[in-house]
Amino acid sequence: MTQPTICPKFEKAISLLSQRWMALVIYQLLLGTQRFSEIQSSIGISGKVLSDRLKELEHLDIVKREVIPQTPVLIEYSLTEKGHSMEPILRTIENWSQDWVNPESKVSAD
Amino acid sequence: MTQPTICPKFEKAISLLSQRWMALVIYQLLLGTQRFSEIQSSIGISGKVLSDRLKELEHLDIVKREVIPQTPVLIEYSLTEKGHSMEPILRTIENWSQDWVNPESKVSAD
DNA sequence: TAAACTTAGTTACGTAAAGTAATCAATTTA
DNA sequence: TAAATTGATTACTTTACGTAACTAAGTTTA
Repeated sequence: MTQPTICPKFEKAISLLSQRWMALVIYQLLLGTQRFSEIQSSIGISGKVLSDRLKELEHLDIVKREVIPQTPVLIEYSLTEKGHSMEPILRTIENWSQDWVNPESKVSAD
Repeated sequence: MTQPTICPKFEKAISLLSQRWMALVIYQLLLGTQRFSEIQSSIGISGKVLSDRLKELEHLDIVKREVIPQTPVLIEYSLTEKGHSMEPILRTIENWSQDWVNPESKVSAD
């Protein structure tokens, strides 16, 4: 028994990044400030889930939400300092994928 | 429109790591060869999902499965070269989590 | 011989998360 | 007044996950 007990901070980071679309939303915002519909069309996420994810990212101080009172109202999303601090994670995954991922075969087992 | 189109290899890596428990299973195997029940108790995953994840990881050549014909039969799981090549990803997440994650607050929004 | 134990894995069933599409609210334009 | 636009929500369906009981094969115990 005596399982090594995984670090709670690490476990929390993993549970964040394991949520579907989470990493892609952050990755997309690394390109700069974007609006709701831009993120939506660039990664193909549904409005419902994007709304959920952005709320959680805002809550975690990873994403900043700014209302631009124009015609019609615009809402701009951008990364906070904490959000930008995640760039190495995304880059490491990006680099690994270039070396090791075969885009042909399926991810799921047959 | 003309969305930037995310790299398929990157997208596939993300969809792999976005599956629940996937990263933790690999992280656990970075410690060395382990048996089914060891992985299960160390990260608290159900037998059903662990079975699914190990099958997929084996299919993707990230995990190697070895049958030890003993009494009762033992099955050892270990990382392949491709599996070990993912270590930097896990370490980067680990490092980030130490600097930025507050283990007190919830991951999900209230 | 038969019951009980061990390890790896599966099956059935219930719950939770995600996808789809229609709709809403606010504002401007035709 | 009606249409269009942007961000967001609601109702409903589908998929993923969790729980717990169970199977299979061999071994020890009674």
